[in-house]
Amino acid sequence: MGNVIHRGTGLELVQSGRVESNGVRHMVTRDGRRRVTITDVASHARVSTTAVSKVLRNAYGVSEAMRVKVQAAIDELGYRPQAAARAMRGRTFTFGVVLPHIRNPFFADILDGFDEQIAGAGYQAIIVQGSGRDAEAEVRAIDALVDRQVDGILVVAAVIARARLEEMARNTPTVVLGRHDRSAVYDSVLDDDEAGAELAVEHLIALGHRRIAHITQKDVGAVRSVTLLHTIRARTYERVMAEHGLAEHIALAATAYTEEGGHQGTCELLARTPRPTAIFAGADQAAFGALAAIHEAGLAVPGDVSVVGYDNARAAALSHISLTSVDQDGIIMGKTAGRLLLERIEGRTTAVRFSVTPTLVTRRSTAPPA
Amino acid sequence: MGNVIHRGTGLELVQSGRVESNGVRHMVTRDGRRRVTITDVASHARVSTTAVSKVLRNAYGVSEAMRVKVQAAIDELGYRPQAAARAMRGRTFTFGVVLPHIRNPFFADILDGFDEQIAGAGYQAIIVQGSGRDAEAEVRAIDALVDRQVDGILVVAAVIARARLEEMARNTPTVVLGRHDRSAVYDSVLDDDEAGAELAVEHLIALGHRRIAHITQKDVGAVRSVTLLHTIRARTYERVMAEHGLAEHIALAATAYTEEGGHQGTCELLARTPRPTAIFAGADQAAFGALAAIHEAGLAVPGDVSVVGYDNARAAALSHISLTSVDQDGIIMGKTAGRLLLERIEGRTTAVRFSVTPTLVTRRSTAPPA
DNA sequence: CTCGATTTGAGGAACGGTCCCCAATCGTGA
DNA sequence: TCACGATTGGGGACCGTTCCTCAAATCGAG
Repeated sequence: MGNVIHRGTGLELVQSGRVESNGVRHMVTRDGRRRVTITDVASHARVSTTAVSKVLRNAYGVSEAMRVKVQAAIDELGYRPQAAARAMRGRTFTFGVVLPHIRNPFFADILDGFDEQIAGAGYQAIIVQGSGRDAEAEVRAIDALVDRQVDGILVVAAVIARARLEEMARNTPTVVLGRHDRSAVYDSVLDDDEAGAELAVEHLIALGHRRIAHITQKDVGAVRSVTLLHTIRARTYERVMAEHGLAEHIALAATAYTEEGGHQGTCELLARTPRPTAIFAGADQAAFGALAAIHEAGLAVPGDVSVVGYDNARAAALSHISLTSVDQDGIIMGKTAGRLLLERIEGRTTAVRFSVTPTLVTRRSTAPPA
Repeated sequence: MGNVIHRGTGLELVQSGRVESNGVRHMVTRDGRRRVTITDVASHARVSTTAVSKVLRNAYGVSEAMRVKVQAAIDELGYRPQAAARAMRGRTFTFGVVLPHIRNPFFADILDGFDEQIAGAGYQAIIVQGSGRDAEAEVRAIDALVDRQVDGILVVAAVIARARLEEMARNTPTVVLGRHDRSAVYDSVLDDDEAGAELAVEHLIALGHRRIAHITQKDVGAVRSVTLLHTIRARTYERVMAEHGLAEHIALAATAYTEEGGHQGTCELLARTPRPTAIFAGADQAAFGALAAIHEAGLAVPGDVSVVGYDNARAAALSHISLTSVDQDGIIMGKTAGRLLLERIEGRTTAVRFSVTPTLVTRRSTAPPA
């Protein structure tokens, strides 16, 4: 009778995070416990993995008794399905959101609506930053989501070429938010920027302003910018001015929809002679920068210069700022985007276009010119 | 001789997004093209999948000639590895970031630093929202990341119990940002909130203020809140006040680090008699709300009430706001968090604690009391 | 009580990577 | 010339799911 010498514990932690034992390798948590898998649940409940899988997806062909038994095993073991393994075969129950950056509070509204809508259907949103308004970074962000097999993608304020969006949309359900091009393959959610810009400019004209300037965003990338929202707002500004015989007073500063951009653009505009009596900023962030620049120039709002923003961010309502702004309902836009993705997954193949109508919220940053 | 009837095209799109043909199923893009896999690259380059995999991970044991040949095939076919398949065996090259919400611009700084640091190492950050300061939502967000097998997790301003964080950290490299508890299993990145709060309160006292109030955040969840940053700031405020013999003037409003919270808290504080001559808000967002409330009450800043914030958000620097604020370097904090995660992956097992020292930026929202 | 239709559960083959082995080749020194 | 170590490339098992296929069990009608 030979002696059997036990070497090691039979359960050794190796560097790669796997346990080696009798030549069998398993994914383990780093503190040595194996992660609970569907097989564990199956054997614990004395059923097949198929049955467990069916219960998980509440698929057809499982009796109530089976459902209860399996659910008990799941709860007892604290089992959670691994998204990666699911992705290999089917859905990930994940939607991806591409934001240019997370600094704009308006995106937070969109996201809140989106989250609320999809959570009910068991989906999780993951966000990736497109790092500013750089087209290349946006492509990288989208690729990252495609690589992770998300079931749908929401792209906010995309700057990349439409062809690229369509290519993606042919493979993954896609909603594009805040772009005005019409596509047959992806869904669109947008604000009627033309109506919004009209509200802003008409409001200023009605107050008696004639020298009304506009702060817009500089174009980047090769996309036909006429489909981008900032271009629509700028074009509409020019059109409304012209319609009122104010074409000669059109004054544009192309910077960025940020505090810095608004500040810089306003400095440029105020340096002109005669200087404008009103500024329509394409976004609240830019309007805040404008307020600062006007203040720095020793001028008063609305006494010397009236200011209108766009987005109606929460800060616009604060009484020491009190910015007149165009309100678009970000929550609804986000909710709708979520609903459209869910519909696509349910099988819809025709493209849908959803537009919200903006309203003007007048506050103390606008008044008749002196 | 029987007739053979061909049914269908031999390449039929079925509902689940797979192609059925001779009993073989493949993942296909929805427009009918099969997604390029490592096998395609291998056969195109006339090598094994092993070789391709090695090139992808630039692993040991591949000649320069092989590398060039495989890389050419990869480029030619436009191959991209599927994260899900990698996750089944190895790394996902993905880090997860849990944010309470994306509305706070300070988080954007953290994220920018983090992204910059990890992008160089080939990692991608995905963000999930913890939906406000609700502990349950935070748990869901973390679970979502664990289910997706991220290689590391950055949790910002977590409110859940430390035990839960440690459980997660034992399985996935974890960095906790903005919490003051010491852990042996996860790394910490934080601002010296005690020093920061001291700077703020000492500044107001040095100006001659005695009735200094503080706006803090209401506690949620079961976590021992003494480790949370808002508690540290509040406790430090009380300590510094007491040290200067001003204990009787301690006045706290516990609302939230948001515009609404700051507004509401300030209304409460201003209603007291005698009313405070200075307010130290635990965050800039709250300070902005405070400025609005003071304005609404018909009072002037800093004439009647001085205000200090925390975070030094960009908006604080705008000259019409000009908020004195405590600056903490979010970019550095984010960068460091990224570095720490990468180090963990490289094998570090000892816990690290990294603290940035805040500075005070004085602006026109603070002045000696009238 | 028989027979066919309908449920229910199980077996097992993928999915697309990674990585443990091992085989083949090559270079070098004795 | 031969032995041997180092280098390079390939075979194939495996990760945790999903879902196709099929057998067994159950049921209802006649």
